[in-house]
Amino acid sequence: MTKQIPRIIIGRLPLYLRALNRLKKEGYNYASSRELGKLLDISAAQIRKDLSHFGELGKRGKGYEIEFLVCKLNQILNTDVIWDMIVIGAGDLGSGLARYKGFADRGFKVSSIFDIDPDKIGKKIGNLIVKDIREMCDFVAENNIQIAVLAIPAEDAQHIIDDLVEVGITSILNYAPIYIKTPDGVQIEHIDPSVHLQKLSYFLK
Amino acid sequence: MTKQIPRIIIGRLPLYLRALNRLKKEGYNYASSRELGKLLDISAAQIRKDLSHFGELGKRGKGYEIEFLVCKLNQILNTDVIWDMIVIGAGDLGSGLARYKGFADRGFKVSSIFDIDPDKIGKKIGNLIVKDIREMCDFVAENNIQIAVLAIPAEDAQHIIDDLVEVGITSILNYAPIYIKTPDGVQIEHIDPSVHLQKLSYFLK
DNA sequence: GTAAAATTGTAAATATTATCACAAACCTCA
DNA sequence: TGAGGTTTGTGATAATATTTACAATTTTAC
Repeated sequence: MTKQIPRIIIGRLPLYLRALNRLKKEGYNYASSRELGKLLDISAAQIRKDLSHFGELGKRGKGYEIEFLVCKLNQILNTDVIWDMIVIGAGDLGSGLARYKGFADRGFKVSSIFDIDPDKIGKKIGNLIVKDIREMCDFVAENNIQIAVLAIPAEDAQHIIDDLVEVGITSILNYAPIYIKTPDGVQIEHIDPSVHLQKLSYFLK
Repeated sequence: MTKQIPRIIIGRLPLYLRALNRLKKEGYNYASSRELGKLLDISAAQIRKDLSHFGELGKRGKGYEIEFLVCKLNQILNTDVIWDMIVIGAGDLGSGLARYKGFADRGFKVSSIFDIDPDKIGKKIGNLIVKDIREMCDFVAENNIQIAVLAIPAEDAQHIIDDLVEVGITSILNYAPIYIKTPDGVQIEHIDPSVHLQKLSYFLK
């Protein structure tokens, strides 16, 4: 690659992809940056500039061919294949994620779920059986899993991640309400609903 | 307020607050911007600059008094009170949110949950009973609810939001994988795990 | 009490991100 | 075929955000 693409741009690509897939399902074949922008509250210029980092993907006078751009964005985001993930933690959140239908057409699949609680181990969740967390590292290594989703209490998160990184995990979606240190090259995204809510409550009253 | 605080700064305050509460629980009384920064992978200067927007909150030579700063941040974020929220959608995600223990000490409380599915209405989730979505608007109006959490399919999200805004909702945490238009003054935050995962998968392979 | 060490708050400099504006290319339709 | 309307791709410009650097202040150690 000639130049590193800023992370903030990468962060918008999934939004473009999501909107394009919606338009495709509604029967559209082309989308202009203006239409797309209106749908996402993002300026048309921004969308064009973002996409221009990956080549000349549009057609002047016409817009972007949806089918083609969806393909291209999937290639860029590496979601033209299905990635196996593991979920750690079989509480409400972990179970919900394991059963979630929305991953399949976005490039992901929960291939196993682990917990430390003997009461949960062996239970069936969707079409998965909760495995003992002691099997986690072997499973990751043997199946070349690269993505882990963390749905466990904050206090356990750091040492679980340390173990996971050791055996090959390079991408983490962290639901534990805590910042986690990872070595260079390991990517992590955080989801904490309370953090989002506090961003909202700032504007209240 | 003399000047509008940028949203990006507001977005970091909950992270500071979360880290400070952790340090407090661990028995610390003071935290310097350097320590805090190390804990969050944010530069010390950035933390100082962010906080300086709200007055001189630190002590030179010593750092920030945790107790005081926690108080102050809660005031700023309006989480020195508990906000009642409603959850829309009693599927896996909605149920999980209704049972989630982590809201209480962050300033929020799920006060009711609604669904459209007759099989779910009347069911008990935690200490809540799932209500008919037709009661939603009246409930919001009568109880002056300002925050709604959306855990329903993408295709229903926009019209539910339109209804909610009509009766007084001003803050929305949206789990539906779709961008939703809201009038000025209504704040919205989006959580879509697939979007986060795609940000991660960009770096894979 | 004093000197050295630590830490804040902030002005200035730098870096990053977003918008503007328009030529070039393409489409539409008579 | 050609004129008028669209839309992209992209330099130039503007706006935002982050880092640097350091004076001012306080703490700590002796």
